[in-house]
Amino acid sequence: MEYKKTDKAPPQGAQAALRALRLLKLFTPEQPELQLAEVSGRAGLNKTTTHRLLQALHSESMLDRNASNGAYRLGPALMALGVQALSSNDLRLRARPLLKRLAEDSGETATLEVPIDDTMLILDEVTGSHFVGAAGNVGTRWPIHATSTGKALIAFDELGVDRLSEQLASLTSRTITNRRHLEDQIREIRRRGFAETVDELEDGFSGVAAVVRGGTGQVLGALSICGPTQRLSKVRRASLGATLCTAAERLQPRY
Amino acid sequence: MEYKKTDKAPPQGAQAALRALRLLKLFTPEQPELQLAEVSGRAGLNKTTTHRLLQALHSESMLDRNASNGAYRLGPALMALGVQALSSNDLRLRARPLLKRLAEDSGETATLEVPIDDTMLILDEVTGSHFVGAAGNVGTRWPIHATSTGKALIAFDELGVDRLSEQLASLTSRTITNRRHLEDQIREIRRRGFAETVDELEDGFSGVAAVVRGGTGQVLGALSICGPTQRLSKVRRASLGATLCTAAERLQPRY
DNA sequence: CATCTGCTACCATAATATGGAACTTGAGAG
DNA sequence: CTCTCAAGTTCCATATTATGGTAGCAGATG
Repeated sequence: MEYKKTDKAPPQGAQAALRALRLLKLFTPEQPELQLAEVSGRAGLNKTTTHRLLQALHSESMLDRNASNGAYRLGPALMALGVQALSSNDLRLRARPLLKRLAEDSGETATLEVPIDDTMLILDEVTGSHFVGAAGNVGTRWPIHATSTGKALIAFDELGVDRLSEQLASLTSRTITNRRHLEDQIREIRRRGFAETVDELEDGFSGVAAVVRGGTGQVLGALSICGPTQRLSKVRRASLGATLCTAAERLQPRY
Repeated sequence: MEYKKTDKAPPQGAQAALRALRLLKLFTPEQPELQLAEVSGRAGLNKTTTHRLLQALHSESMLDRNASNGAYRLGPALMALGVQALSSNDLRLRARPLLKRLAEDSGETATLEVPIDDTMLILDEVTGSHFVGAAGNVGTRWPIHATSTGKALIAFDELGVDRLSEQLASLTSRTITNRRHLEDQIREIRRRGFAETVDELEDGFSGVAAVVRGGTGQVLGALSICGPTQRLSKVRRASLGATLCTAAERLQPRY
């Protein structure tokens, strides 16, 4: 059984545990309920093995079952852990006042995002004063290559483009799906310090982002400001980019 | 497809997976960060084994590490899964309008709770019109024996008092810590259909609850109305109890 | 500088997970 | 009403995989 490309660490001797955890990730917002056969198919595991792992997950309340058809879905234990994870995340706590400030000054929505697998997860969000704009997306995830935060991340962190999935999914006509093209952009991002997306994630939606670093300089995630493309001209994006870089630096602990 | 008495089936052949999942539950709001040694101690596992499992959890982003001291804490993957679990829970969706109604009519806070291990998890909450009252507790958990919802649950579900932990923790001077005493109350609850707590969870805080059942009659969780003891006299509790029973029944799917 | 504590790597052992085959149940068709 | 099929569950011999002792490291502490 070969492990996928090294996402983080290549752990050995925990196959069963890893498999169980990966099963959880098969439950997406698009496919919130899965039957045994579907799970086993997607995971590429034997039906028996899958069944055993699902049972374990179920017995710990990580999964729930639909009483009528026996399908599995994410369970209450995850809700509890998720909420707790959010509230015990100190980056999030420290970033909160900054996000507020950014949203207030710009009038747009400000977010804090961190990488997870090949996506960016919205850790926190403060909506701007405009009515039109992103809202209520904490916990959702977007492909790295189609977000400003994601591009900032791969431009500056150690893993770089290795974080990307094999195929770069196309979400709009302007999404970058060509690796070469993306790498050009990354060089540009490194040069000026911030990243931007224009209509690449969603039509009419743009964003600017800068990476957030930890005490030892390691990249933890990214801050962004985003809103309707109409309001985010090239000039304005540049100005917001600079603001974000300053804000992100202020977030880095100094020893 | 009937899974009877052993709600928490004892799955075999998934030891490693189970252990990994249990490790996650060691991270409580009181102890959001744990070092390897602490985890291994609390879990009663060998240090090496624990280390391997933690690595696996970390590699899947279920755990994060504090860069300065290497301590583990709940990670971003759980935030994503948690939010998703909340949004894909149909009981929660269906209960929402009812909770609103209950909160509006009573002026107090209404909650939907489900059991997990030996606690009740607040799945959803609508705060009442009064300023004083519970708020912002979705995702938190309380001991079964000290909550109205918990007592309703063990009075009506199959597992019953088996859900309780060995020792009944004392949270206030009025918390029930004597099993005999608790069983008397349970009989009373069965008789009248709803449960109540008065100053048992927190001084000056009371609640009333009724169980919610699924399509086949199995107990899924409980609805409650709670607020300051001052406002919840015995008479009022009885009236709210009846209201809750009706509301809970309306939530049960009919085939 | 010496010592300690807590984390990680190594590796032989046996306990544990694995998956094939068989059984059960429920649904749908004939 | 019976037959067939699909999906879930149980059983069990096998060897793969997890286990935990010991040892090595690195960063904190005195």
